[in-house]
Amino acid sequence: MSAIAESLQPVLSKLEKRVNLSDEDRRAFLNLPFTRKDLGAGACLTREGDPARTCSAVLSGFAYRHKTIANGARQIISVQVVGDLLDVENALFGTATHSVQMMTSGSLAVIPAAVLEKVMAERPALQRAVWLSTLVDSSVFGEWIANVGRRDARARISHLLCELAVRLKAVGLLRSGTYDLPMTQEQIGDATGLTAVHVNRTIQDLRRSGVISNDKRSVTVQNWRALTDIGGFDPAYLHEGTVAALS
Amino acid sequence: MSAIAESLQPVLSKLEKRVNLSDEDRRAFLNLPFTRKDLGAGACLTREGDPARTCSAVLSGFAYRHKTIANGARQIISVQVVGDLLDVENALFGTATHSVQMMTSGSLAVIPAAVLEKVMAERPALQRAVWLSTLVDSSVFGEWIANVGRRDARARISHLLCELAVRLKAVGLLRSGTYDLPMTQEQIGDATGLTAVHVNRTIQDLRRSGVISNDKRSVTVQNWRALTDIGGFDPAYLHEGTVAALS
DNA sequence: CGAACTTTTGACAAGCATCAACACGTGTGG
DNA sequence: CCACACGTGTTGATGCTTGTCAAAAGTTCG
Repeated sequence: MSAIAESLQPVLSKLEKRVNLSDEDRRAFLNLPFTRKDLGAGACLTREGDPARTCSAVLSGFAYRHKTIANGARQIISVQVVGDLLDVENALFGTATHSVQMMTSGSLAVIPAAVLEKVMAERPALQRAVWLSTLVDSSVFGEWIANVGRRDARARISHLLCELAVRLKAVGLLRSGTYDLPMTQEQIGDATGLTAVHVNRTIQDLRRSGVISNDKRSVTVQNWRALTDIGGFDPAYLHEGTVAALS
Repeated sequence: MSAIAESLQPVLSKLEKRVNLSDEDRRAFLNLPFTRKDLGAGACLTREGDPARTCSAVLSGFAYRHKTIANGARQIISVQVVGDLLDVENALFGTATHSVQMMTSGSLAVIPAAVLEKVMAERPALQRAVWLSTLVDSSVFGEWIANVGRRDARARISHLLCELAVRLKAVGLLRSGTYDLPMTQEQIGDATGLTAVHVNRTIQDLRRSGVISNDKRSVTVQNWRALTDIGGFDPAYLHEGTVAALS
């Protein structure tokens, strides 16, 4: 059911940054049968606790993963951008331990877990590539634990903004320090372990300090050095290879 | 350089809970050449930022991974027990994004990354098994983000105690609700994003409520139901298959 | 037996949450 | 096309959870 216009190429490109693949591996990956799903903002792809037998890749738009806490609070555990694989954990174990939801409207490539597993079993190099991509995910999780656990509000938000800047730059979605940030302040709070009100005040503070500016749905980094200093941001954990300074 | 008395069997057993392996896969894993390293409590195995070309497995004792924040604070991102693979991310990427340190004295099996990678490339099923184990790790990270981000002190600590109870039970280190907990209150604080002082007060509170009791280096769960309620603990994220009630 | 670490306690401060209200923009249905 | 509901951003007042600082008591180990 591969779409005509769209392909898994952006996902493959990302994988190939870290692993050398043969032409056959490439072909095998690009030939993975997938269903394209166009979703509106807020659409829920997977719900925590439900069975999950598919894995997806983001073709356009933003998605995020989150968990619901007993008291009703919500924690966003990752933000996924174009080219990111999504939900590999859920798919391989068969049960979702977190929900997956669209942050903006966009489209996903949905791949049945069985198909993915078959190809992975046949092509060790491909399996390694996807494995590494999940390890990067894991590394980002580790950084988020530290972010939420040991940084104050200014630092948490700055760190999140830095991470998104670098990741979006890697997929060409950053232009002269500006990028789309389709997160509401409530979502930023859910990602950083803060309340929307406090996020609001902290962002105002960052604006007043001249570190960033932002309108409705985008952010401009006015002073990258200051932002990374405040956030204690070191991009090593993203394992993107050589990450140059923000241009 | 395989030790005579000890082997990677506990690690393999853990892997085999989730994946079917052939005899050849088993043999290949058990024949992985490793160096046994006996370390004292507090010994540092890997330091954040250093090159890392080995991966380890815990043969005895407790280890932990942690990150250092710009302001000097520390965040523990995982606690590793017998049979856990350690540092796979560091090894595969070649640079450590977190430190690894012994929590108690104990011994590790240290495997060169190159060897591991070779065997993984040759044996897709084994690669898949190790991959899944890193995905479980990742799932635990996700839960920790939520723990630190959205739960209060009582819940955070209770959740940590629940997780350790379940994981230690899985490797036979829990006896009638009691298990070794070789963490200082400062380390518990570093794992939960709290200060040692507040950890102290919160644990006293849990003791007074009759939920747990603890002496120097061990914890006894007096009321499992209450502890899981307070912590909002659901073991699904550990992907241990059927996890029965605490016995 | 003393040094170093860990647990415990108290007083106080601060960061962030909570609650409540209002402003603003957007889309929708009457 | 306007009215209105709704989501989001903003502001203020207030309070609680947790952090900070400091010191004493208990513990471990050479």
